[in-house]
Amino acid sequence: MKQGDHLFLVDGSGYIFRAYHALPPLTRKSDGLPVGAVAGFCNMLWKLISEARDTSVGVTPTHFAVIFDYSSKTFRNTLYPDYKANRSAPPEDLVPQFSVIREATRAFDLPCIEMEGFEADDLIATYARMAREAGADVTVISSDKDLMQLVGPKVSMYDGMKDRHIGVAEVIEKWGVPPEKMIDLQALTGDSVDNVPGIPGIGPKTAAQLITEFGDLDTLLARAEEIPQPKRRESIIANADKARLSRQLVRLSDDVAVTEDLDSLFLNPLDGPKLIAFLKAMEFTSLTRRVAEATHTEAAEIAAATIAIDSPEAAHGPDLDPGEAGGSPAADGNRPPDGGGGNPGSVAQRRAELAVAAKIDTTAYVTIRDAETLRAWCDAAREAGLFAFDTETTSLDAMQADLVGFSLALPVGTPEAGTFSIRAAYVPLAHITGIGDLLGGGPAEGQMKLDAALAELRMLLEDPSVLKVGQNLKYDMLVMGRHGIRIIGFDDTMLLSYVLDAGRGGHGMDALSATWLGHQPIAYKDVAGSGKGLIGFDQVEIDKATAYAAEDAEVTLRLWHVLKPRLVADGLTSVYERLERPLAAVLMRMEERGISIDRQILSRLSGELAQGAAALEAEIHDLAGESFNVGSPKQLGDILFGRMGLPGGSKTKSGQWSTSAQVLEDLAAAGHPLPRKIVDWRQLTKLKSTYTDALPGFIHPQTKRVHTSFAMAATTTGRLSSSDPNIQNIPVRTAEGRKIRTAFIAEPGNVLISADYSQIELRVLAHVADIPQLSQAFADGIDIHAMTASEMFGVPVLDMPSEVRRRAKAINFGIIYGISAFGLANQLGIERSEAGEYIRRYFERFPGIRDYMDETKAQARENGYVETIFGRRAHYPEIRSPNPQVRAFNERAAINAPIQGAAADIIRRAMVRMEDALEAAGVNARMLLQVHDELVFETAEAEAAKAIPVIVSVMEHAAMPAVAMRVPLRVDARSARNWDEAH
DNA sequence: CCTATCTCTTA
DNA sequence: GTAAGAGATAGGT
Repeated sequence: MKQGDHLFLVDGSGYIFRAYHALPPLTRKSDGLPVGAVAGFCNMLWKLISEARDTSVGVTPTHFAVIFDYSSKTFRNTLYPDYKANRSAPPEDLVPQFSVIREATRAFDLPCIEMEGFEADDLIATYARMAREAGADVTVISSDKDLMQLVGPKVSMYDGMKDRHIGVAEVIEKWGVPPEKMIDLQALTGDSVDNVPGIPGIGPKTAAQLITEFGDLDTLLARAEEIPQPKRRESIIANADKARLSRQLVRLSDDVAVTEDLDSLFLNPLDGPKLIAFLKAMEFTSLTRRVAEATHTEAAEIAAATIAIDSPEAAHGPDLDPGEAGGSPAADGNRPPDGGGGNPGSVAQRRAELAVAAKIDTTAYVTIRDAETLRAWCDAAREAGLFAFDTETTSLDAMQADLVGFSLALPVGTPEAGTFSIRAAYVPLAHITGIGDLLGGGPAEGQMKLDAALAELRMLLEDPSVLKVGQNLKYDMLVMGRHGIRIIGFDDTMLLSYVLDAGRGGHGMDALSATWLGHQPIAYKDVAGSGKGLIGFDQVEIDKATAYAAEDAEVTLRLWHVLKPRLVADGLTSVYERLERPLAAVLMRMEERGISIDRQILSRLSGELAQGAAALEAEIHDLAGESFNVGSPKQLGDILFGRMGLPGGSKTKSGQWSTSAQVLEDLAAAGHPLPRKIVDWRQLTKLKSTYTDALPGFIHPQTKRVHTSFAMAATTTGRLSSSDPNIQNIPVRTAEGRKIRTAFIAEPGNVLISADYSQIELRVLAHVADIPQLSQAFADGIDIHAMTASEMFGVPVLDMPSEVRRRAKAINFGIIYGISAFGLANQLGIERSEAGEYIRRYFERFPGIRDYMDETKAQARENGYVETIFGRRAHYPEIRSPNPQVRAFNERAAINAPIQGAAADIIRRAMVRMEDALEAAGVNARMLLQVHDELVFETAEAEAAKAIPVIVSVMEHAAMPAVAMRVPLRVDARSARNWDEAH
């Protein structure tokens, strides 16, 4: 920086508060995120950068920085503990805007400066001095009197909201003293806002008069006796110390050891597209237009950015004390419906309150039976910008479900006007009547034509500017997808709840409604029956269906109003927007594709298994001396431990003899022939019943493929689960079991590709606990279990006995699982004392792991939750249980969750990026399955070689750029005709 | 008919 | 020692 340059220093924190109070409240239309201060801030920055010369500043900046307060605690608190003590917490709808404003600053490509222990004013003073000394001019964008002490020949201030230049003359005019006397003046007057004491009875006018008369504070205090007014004189003499302290408090530090040098504040030309992407995300339409014009950018071609409102990379929570950040930390499970970090006072919060307060009236719903009415509802939904949507079908299985009708719920009015409410309607499409009577039934009266209704609905569902709110929308996306309609632009209340409250209870609509709305919706079984009396939804009377379906939509919309503001308040927006919401559409397509299964292979296997099991059963009955149900653990226990008198190992918690594989193996090892046969019989019958016999039943009648269902909100850690059928527990460990996998095949001319992460959880552990030996071993590609064994037992890696490596491997897994001597002893079949010794030695070699475990436990205990490196939270409300067993269990789970969860986050990120990456590479490979650390694809045989490097690259780089791992991720991938050979 | 228990499969 | 889902049996409703 040199003479002639001009540095603009924006007092960001000061501006935020001023903009918040001066401007009318404004919220992002699509989700109610409060953005009033953000809007004011962006407008100010834009004005400064683009037209400063035309304002009373009169110059164009060459250098620019925005300065923020870091936290409310600074060095001034050590001088005077009560400094700023009477300052109340920022308004709750301003809180989430702090991080957005930092995002805004970055979108403008401006340096965003803050420093722990210092106020923005100190940093401004420091940079102003540095620039002054370099010969440059400085304009401080603020109207705060605390900064006026900086004003001088080279430094002035500018009040952007009033377009007013503040120089030496203006300071004298306003305060009656020149800028360099402002410190003394403030020392006398004090500041009630910042709780600076000053001298009681002395205001700005008197202070200016005194300073002018005596010259400075020290002279005044020394000659206080000369003051003629008795009251004033006594007060100054009595409070001289307070004045001196106050002077220290108001004097700005201009010698902070700042990290950014002046040259790094150089003002670069605007990055139009980057800024526009941000402004679009904020939905600031007129500023978007102005920026587009000025930067000659085609705004329509730029997608709205994903705003990381509190991304893990910047998650220290500036400006906030932890206790103020988002309501109570809520360590324990039971929260009142209005707890957990809402924003009282904001528009969003008003809506949330109203969403809870008004009673739900299921008789007020409308049944839409004609095109005109539906059109009117759809127009109203477009006008509102959001609505809740729910489909009603004939089956829980989305791939088999036929659409019967759909419901809508819309917000009406505004909370400001006190008229906010929700109206909801149901559109019956395929209800039938008269089933069971002799005429055979037919379509019910008063329903719209399916095509006409879907044409109208399509306009809404495919319009990205209208937010669709649903509960488990993946289901509705599958159903609508089968009618050729894509749902674009949505929020899912189930996923919102999952991101906010994983571990605190279920995320189904009934549970959410009970927790947040205190309302119990009509139960499905009350409209469609259950068990033998279960009827399809198409047979439900339309009036009943309307009450049920419209209520679901209304409840969903109310839940959204409660949950969405919490997302912002808790800083979980980026987890939701990057890890959850986009994955729903990806999983939908995977489920839709399904995987091909060879019936013949399974049928042949089933026959072989039946034969083998029958032969074993005969031998078992023979050895037992009587016929009994081998599959009954109770009968088996009676025979083994009662009649045959074998030594019983352990009991189950209900007091039965355990007949677990472990117990039976022990008996077999002791020389008894029967238990081994039982173990073998169990393996065969397990494979037969769970896999070879059950899987063909899942083959879809039309697609001839098997379509699993992935649950996104089932686990506490962030993993997916799979059901109907569960494809995440298809056997692989034994040769017999692996035969099941040969039945999972590619279509003719195609192959399956299996790509799996190598040791992902240990790599995550090496990263989060920062263990140098582990990281080095992974970087060098060394056998990690052998390395562990070598470190622990001093055995060379070369020619290591397999037993030694096995033990180290068990310990490595144990560590991930929150190790206990009891568990490790069980796993290895050794004494608990020996296992304890192993653990002790392990921690001695890898002390960082013990630190990680202790820190994680402490964090869980303190907050009630733990976090992955990507910001996902897992709650453990029972971590403080007085029951030591419960507590220990929760501690182990809490230790495991950041590891398992980060691995789950990584593969989620890979999945979200995968389809675009494959398409960009020009490869037609379809992602079919996810098995925690493995992805399975199907592609034309000729394309496999091209697909594999793309898949591997996406997976290996999935953590970037959010997290730069200290450890490389490795992926193995292979293609083959069936899953067994590909894996 | 529904739910709990036990066992077994996976990462 | 972590995280899941499913099948068979047994017992209560």
